[in-house]
Amino acid sequence: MVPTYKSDGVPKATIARMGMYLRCLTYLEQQGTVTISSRELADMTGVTGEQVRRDLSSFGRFGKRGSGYDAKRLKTEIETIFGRGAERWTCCIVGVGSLGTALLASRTIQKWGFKYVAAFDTDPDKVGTRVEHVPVYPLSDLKTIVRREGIAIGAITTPGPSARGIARMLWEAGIRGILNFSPQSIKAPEKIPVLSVDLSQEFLKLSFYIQSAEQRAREEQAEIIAASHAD
Amino acid sequence: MVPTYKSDGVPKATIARMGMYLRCLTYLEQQGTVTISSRELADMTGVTGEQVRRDLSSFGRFGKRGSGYDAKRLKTEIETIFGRGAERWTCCIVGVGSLGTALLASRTIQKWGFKYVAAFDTDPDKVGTRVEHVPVYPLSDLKTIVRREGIAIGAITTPGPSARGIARMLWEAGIRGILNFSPQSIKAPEKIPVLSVDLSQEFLKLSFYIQSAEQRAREEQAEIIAASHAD
DNA sequence: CCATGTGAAAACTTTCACAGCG
DNA sequence: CGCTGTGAAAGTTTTCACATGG
Repeated sequence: MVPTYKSDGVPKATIARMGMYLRCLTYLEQQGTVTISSRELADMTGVTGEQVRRDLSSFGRFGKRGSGYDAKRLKTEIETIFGRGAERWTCCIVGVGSLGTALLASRTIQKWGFKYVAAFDTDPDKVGTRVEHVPVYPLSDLKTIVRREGIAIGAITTPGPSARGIARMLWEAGIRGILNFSPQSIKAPEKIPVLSVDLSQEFLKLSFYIQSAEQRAREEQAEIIAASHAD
Repeated sequence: MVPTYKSDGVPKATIARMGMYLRCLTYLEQQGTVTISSRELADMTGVTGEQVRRDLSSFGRFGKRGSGYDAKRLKTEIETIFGRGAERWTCCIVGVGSLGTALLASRTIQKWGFKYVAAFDTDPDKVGTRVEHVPVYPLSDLKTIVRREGIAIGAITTPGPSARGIARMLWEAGIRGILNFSPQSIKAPEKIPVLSVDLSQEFLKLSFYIQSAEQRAREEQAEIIAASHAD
C-alpha cells in the first residue's frame, strides 16, 4: 500500500478531499466570496454536495442552514484541522536532485505554511551551497541537524535504494512524519506517518486509464454500428 | 475529485496496487526470484494476501495452486495490462520549470517505457535548448507538434493558473491522456483521462496524519496513566 | 499438502431522502 | 424557502473461509 499510514477514524479519501476544499477556499477568498454552499464547493471539486457536507460534518458543524458556509470561517476551520495554527511546519529535503530542488522551489508548498530549514546531500559540490535559500548539509549531519532544529517533516527525494536507510536516520533523529518520493516502499514505526508518492506510478496508471477509455470508446462505436445494421 | 477519470470496472485502488506489484516484480526479477506467493507480494506492499489474489484475479488466472505465481510470467502479464507491449508511450512536458525538469530527468519513468519527445515553455531563454536531451519548443507550437508527433501523454508542470488553457490545447491537439501536476483542477472531455497530482496537497495530508498520530499517542499514554491509578 | 481463486459475510463509503433550522 | 446535517438505504471494497487443483 503506498500510504503506509492508517488513517484510523477519518477515511483517507476524506482527508484528500478536505485538502481540495481548502485549495478552493483559498481561491474563493481571493475572489472575495463571502458565502459558499456545499453544492458550489462540490461543483468545483467534482464530488457531490452530500459528500462535501458529510466530509465537513465529520469535523464539526460549520454551516448555516439556509445560506451555506461562511467562506472565511470554513477556511480557518480547515486550516486548523490541517494544523496550520500557531505552528509552522519545519521541513527538510533529503536528496538535492531535480525533484528535491523542485520541492524547495515550490511556492505552493510554502503558502500552506511549510518551511524548509535544511537540505541534505552526499555530493560534495552541493554541500555548503544554498538551494532556494536553504542550506545544503552533508548527509552525515542529518541526525544532528534534524534533532537540533526539531524538524517535523522529512521529504526523501533520492532516486536510489538509499530511501530505507534515510527513513531510518530520519525517525531515529526524531522526525514526526516522512514524505517518500522515492520509488521504494518504506516501513517505519507505527507512530511515524509515512506518505509515499511515486511519480512514475502515476504515468503507469494513466497509461492504463488511456487504454480503458479507448477500448470503451471502440466498444461504443461497435454498438452504434451494430444498431445501425439491425433495422 | 483529484482524478477526473472514472475507472469504470476495475477500481482505482486496484490499479494503484497493480502498479506496486509491478514495481515489486521488477525488483524480484533482479534478485532472481522465480516463484512468488500472494503472501510474499502482500508483505512487500503492505496489503493482505487475499487482496493481491483478488486484484490479480480481476485480470485473469495467473497463479498455480500449491506453488504461487511465476514471477517472470506475472511481470509480463501486468506489463501488458499497463500497455507496455508493442507500443512505447510518447510524452511531452509543458512547463520546463524545476518540476518539469525533474520529470524529464527521471530514469524510473523511462524504465516503464515512457519516452519524452518534446517539452514546451514560453521562456525564450529555454526555447531552442535541450533539457535532458529533449528539445524545448515554444508553447505556441504545442498543437502542431503534439499532432505531428502523435504524442500520447501530456504532463502539465506549470505553476500558475495557465493549466486549464494548456489542457485544452493538449486535447485539441489530440492528446490521449493528461497528467496534471499543477495545483489546479482540470476538466477535460470524458474521453480524455486526466490524472492530477498536487505535491503540495501531500504535505498538507501528512501534517494531518502527524497530528492524528500524535494525538492518538497522547490518548494511549493517558489511558496507561489512568489504568495505573485505578488499582 | 500448499496456495490459488472465489462465493459469502463483514466493513466501509456514498447516495438518498428528509427533518430541522436560520 | 433553502441549505445543512444526518439517519437509513444502496453500493462498493475488503476480509473470511474454504473448495479446488497442481
